[in-house]
Amino acid sequence: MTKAEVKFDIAGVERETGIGKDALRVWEKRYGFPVPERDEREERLYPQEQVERLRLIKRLLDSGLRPVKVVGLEVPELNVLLEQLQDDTTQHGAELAGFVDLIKSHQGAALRVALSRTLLQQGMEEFLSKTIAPLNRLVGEAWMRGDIRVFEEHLYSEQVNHVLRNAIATLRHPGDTPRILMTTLPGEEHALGLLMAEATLSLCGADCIMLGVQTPIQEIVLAAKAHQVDIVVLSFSSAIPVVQVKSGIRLAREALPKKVALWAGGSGVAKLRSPIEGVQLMGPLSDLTEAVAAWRGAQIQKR
Amino acid sequence: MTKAEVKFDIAGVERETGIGKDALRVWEKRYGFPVPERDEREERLYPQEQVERLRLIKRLLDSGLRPVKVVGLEVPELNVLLEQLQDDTTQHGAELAGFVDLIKSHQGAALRVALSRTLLQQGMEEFLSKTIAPLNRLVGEAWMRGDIRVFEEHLYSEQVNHVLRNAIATLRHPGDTPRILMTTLPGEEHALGLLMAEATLSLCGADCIMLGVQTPIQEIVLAAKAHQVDIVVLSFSSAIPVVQVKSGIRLAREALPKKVALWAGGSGVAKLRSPIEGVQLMGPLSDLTEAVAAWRGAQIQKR
DNA sequence: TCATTAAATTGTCCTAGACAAAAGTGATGA
DNA sequence: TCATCACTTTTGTCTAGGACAATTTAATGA
Repeated sequence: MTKAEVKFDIAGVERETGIGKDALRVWEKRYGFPVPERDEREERLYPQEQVERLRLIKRLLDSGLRPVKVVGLEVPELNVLLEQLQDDTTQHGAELAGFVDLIKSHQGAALRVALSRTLLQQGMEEFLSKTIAPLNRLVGEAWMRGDIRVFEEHLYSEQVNHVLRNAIATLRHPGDTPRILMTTLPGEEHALGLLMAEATLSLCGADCIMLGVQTPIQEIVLAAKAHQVDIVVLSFSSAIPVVQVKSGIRLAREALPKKVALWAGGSGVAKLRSPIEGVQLMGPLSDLTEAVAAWRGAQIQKR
Repeated sequence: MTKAEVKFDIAGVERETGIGKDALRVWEKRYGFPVPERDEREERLYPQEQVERLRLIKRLLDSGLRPVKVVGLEVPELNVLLEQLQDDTTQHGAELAGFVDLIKSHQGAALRVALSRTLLQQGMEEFLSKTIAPLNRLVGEAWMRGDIRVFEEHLYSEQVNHVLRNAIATLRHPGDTPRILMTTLPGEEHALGLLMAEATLSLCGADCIMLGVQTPIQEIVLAAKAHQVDIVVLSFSSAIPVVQVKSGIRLAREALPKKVALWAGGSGVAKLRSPIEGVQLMGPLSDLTEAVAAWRGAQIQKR
């Protein structure tokens, strides 16, 4: 019984690893890896182990290393580099470590219960800034190192998702001001940052209209008009390339009417060097609270 | 004040419309549309109205028309074709029409309340089959026609998501059998079908482990092992190309150990002609209930 | 009318080359 | 020693034009 090797075509590798087809082809020429097999049509066929190796490479690239130093390294060498990322994250609050343990032992239900309890203990604001935000970073870094697997990270976001949605449901303010439209641009599929922002804004008494992820720009414009929102909030995770963040924000700003404010937040905007005309860039979640206060102040002035 | 036109590069158009870069370039040559401007580097720059026109074209293609008949048509002609899709969907239960009205008038909160009430009236099983499933189809078709905008569809799925998650939380069966891992493959980002499946399976007393969307195949294998699941359930929406569904299911089946069952469901698998060795293809949600019963029967046999 | 075969359609893959943005390097001066 | 500026390298993504299998449509014959 010959076990048929699992092989991916170039499109499959792009989906599985997040590395573009063009990059895969040009790496092959420049660094000599990956070197896929070819089918009878001379098309690339990547065996499983090369895909796995590409995933390790992707992690190192995402954590700041340059392709010339990592593409082409063998798996053991890659693992050495990955372990070097271990250092700074080890010490942290004991509570956070507890959550991480739950994630690694795959106790989804227990994790959810623990998160809910912490939320009630700390209150939403502290919960987001002292627990969820650092935990996200912790999980993200552990994932980079390969310490937490993708499926474990998926399980984690499911639970956070659940706890946050539940809480948000109890503090909605329909009809209140400001009216805020919340979504991400096409290409950005991480919903967690958006959810955290919604929780913060709902806490301030804002009326949040959540559109979910990946709304085309033109649709954002239409939705902003239909719901007569005062503000559009876009969330960017650090997974998305900086150039995409910049051009995306610019396009959105140009497409939206001037009277609608545009706020951009998330770890993806932290990487932006220069400010963008007519767009408010948010750092930590507390910026949102301040921005709402400022917006309300400006409204009173206008009258 | 010259209003700077919003222009997209080819990657931006791919993200916004879902049409691949290769297709965009080859359409330009074959059908004479789109004909983007060029920047100083001779790179394509698509003005807003061409992107909008491409979105209309994409809708028609998704509903079965062929490129030679629609790419290259002007907006008015496209709209004529879109209106021809109107016919069959108009008559439907009055309750469903009520939901659609709520969507179109952007009353998210009211929609959620109405859905929750219907869920309590009908019970989960009937709610899913008689309300949510047809409503999904109705919304999908209306979206195809341009009758419901993308942002309205996003708002709708947010509300359904919310109602279903809420309900599922109350009927979890941790520790029960069978243990089922639920996710979608990379490329499939629609979570609604997955959520409906989770609701159905939880109702049967199965222990569902929800991984969210887009889990790489290797990660699915690891998660299946870590959680010692009996079954892996993959969901495919109709938005995903058939070839991707087929190769995805095949790869997953080959990568998973034989003792783990693989079930594939959703409107995406309905388009598959031939069965796939070792994989159970699901039609309506009720198939899941039956499959669980069959699985339990087989377990008893084994002892 | 239905099945079978030939022709047209269509998305995705291929190679090979080019270039701007970003990152690294080194020299200069405070 | 450290910051600043100019120069070089790196790197992802774009370009063009060609090819082909898979699917659909059209044409043929029973």
